[in-house]
Amino acid sequence: MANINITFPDGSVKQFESGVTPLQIAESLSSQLARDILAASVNDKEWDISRPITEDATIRLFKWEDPEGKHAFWHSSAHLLAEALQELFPGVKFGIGPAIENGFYYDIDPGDNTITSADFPRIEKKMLELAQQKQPIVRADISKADALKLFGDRGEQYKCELISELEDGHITTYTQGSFTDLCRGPHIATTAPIKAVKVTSLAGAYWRGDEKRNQLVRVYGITFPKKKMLDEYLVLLEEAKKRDHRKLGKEMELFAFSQNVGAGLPLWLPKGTALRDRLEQFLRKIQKQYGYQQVITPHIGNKNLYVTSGHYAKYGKDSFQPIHTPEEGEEYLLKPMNCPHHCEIFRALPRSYRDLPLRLAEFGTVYRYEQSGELHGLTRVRGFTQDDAHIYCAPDQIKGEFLKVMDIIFYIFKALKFDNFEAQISLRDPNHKEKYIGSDENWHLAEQAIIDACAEKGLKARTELGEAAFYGPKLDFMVKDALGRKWQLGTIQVDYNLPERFQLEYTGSDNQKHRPVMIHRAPFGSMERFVAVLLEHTAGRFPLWLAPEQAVVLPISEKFNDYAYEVASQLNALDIRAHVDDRNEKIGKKIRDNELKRIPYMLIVGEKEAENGEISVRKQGEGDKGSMKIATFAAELTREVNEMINQ
RNA sequence: GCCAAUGUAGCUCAGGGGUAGAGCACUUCCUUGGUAAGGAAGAGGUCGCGGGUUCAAAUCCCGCCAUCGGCUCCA
Repeated sequence: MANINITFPDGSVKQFESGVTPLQIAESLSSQLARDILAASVNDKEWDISRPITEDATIRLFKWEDPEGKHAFWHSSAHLLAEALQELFPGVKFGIGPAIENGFYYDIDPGDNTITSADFPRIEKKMLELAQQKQPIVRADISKADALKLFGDRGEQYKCELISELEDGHITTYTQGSFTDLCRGPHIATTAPIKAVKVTSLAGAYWRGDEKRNQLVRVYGITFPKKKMLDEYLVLLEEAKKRDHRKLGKEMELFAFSQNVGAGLPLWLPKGTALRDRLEQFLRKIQKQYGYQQVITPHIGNKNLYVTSGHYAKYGKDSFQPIHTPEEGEEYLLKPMNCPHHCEIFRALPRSYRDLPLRLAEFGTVYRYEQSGELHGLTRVRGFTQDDAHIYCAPDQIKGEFLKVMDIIFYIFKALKFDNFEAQISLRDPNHKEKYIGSDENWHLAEQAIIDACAEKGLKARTELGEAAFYGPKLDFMVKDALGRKWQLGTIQVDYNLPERFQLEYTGSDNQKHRPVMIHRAPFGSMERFVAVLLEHTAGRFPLWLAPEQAVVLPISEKFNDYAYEVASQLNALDIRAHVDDRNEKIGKKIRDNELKRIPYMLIVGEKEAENGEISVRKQGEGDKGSMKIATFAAELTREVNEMINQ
């Protein structure tokens, strides 16, 4: 048999007999690798590890640690789930069943069956039982006619629909045990590595995401090659639940919702408001340094404003409906965004190139009618405040402005310890330029400005074509929180559309009229979302400079309450947020309660401290730090705060 | 908006066709204590809202609202 050359990622080349599989190649390298390998790529094409290779190829082998490995593992698990469902619920019809970021799902039409979360344990049991049969997962090429016949005979209408859209000669199926699925692959070699199974949830999903079509049941699950990994995953889920900002917000008395006020309309409680104020002050200060000017605009605007901006045509029907006045025919809308108002501020005065860049900032509260099913805590609401600003500048100033906004964003991430973040540059789809507004030249200029700005900052940004808004390219920041979950925070967008629609002009040095470019930017996104992310990231343990209460004074007994109040008032006079826990409880109880309330410093005062004008300092989560003078502690705390926000 | 689940005290939750339960929190009293839960007593609920079935509904049925998990959407 002929030999073929296999090239490995390190560049080394080995000869194998034609028809060798990635699994056999792995076996030739090490038996450990052969056990761990889950998927492969051959000449950059996804490849089953049991699929023969018949020509010279560059190969990569993927293990669980590789995204490609997990993907194949979970994709095969989706098939396993389908096989289990087929056995437990005869008559179910299958839609699609892909791997997702954390696990996989399968969309099924349950037919006459009803599946509820009570069925999860037996589905899991069946999946494990099938996995332990170590069934090989076998790939087969099949003609379109045969595929239609195969799935048609079983009444698999959804599969047939998919097949009918596929090109003949490129159709494959995968079979394990009694289950055969239309599938592109790749898959793991057998079901054997699937050692731990969890069916996680059940949801409705439309066939092909189209609400006019059948609603299927989507069964979500996750699997692991080791039982221990599942346990760790479940612990992580528990941890995430504990950090849920909705729970923490309630516990820490930051915000609340009321049915009487309305769904998705947060009420900021005093402690939450104070927190938000501190965040606003923090941003205001840095923005002032960067030449922003604060403005204030009304919460409503004449409907015509949004007709001009184009938002009414696009979102009017799905928005809060117009407010009618006693005056006939007069209509106002709740402000869904600040930009049109800021454009009117630009227009309020004649503008010269000397005024540019003009940076208008507003903590602007906007209202959007989000669908009821979409509301979620503080991250998706119907009324929220953007840390908004619009920069009006000349096209050749875009890059400089991007660099400045990036500075602000990095400063914020650093002060709040978001060390782990990613950036995405969204450009237009070069093949469908007609979908975008603005000249070729301007787009090119703006896109290049963003790319250059990122390069200059040494920011490794992912570039996505076709992800730009119709009005301009953008740069988004994603932070990863303490549990590794991604959140989108911070966005910078170029806009050619609104300056056009509002006929914005400035006089250039050539004494001609020119159209400015507009940049939208919001480092936090919105105050609501940012507080939510901050809560989940810190599990409620805010950085000292933000904490609603920085210190609590704990008198050992009621005899020292007076001294405790004296300590608190001295600290308050130095702008330190401190109060007294004067409850008639033992010190151990007070410490426990205040630890659980995540107050950064506990100041214990009794006879010794009262005599010496001292306090006994205990740091949350760290324990006793010894006693010191009140002034010493205050200076230390103030220094700690300044270090964080002044860096 | 759609599908599924849930809604009982401030919080976490049990119960369930015959006058409502626990723990924590809260109030009062005893205790006055030195680094993660001292003791006792008390108060607190139209069981999400509206309708229906029933001698009787928190419990069963229907509708609505909200929350939660998804889907769709996200200026």
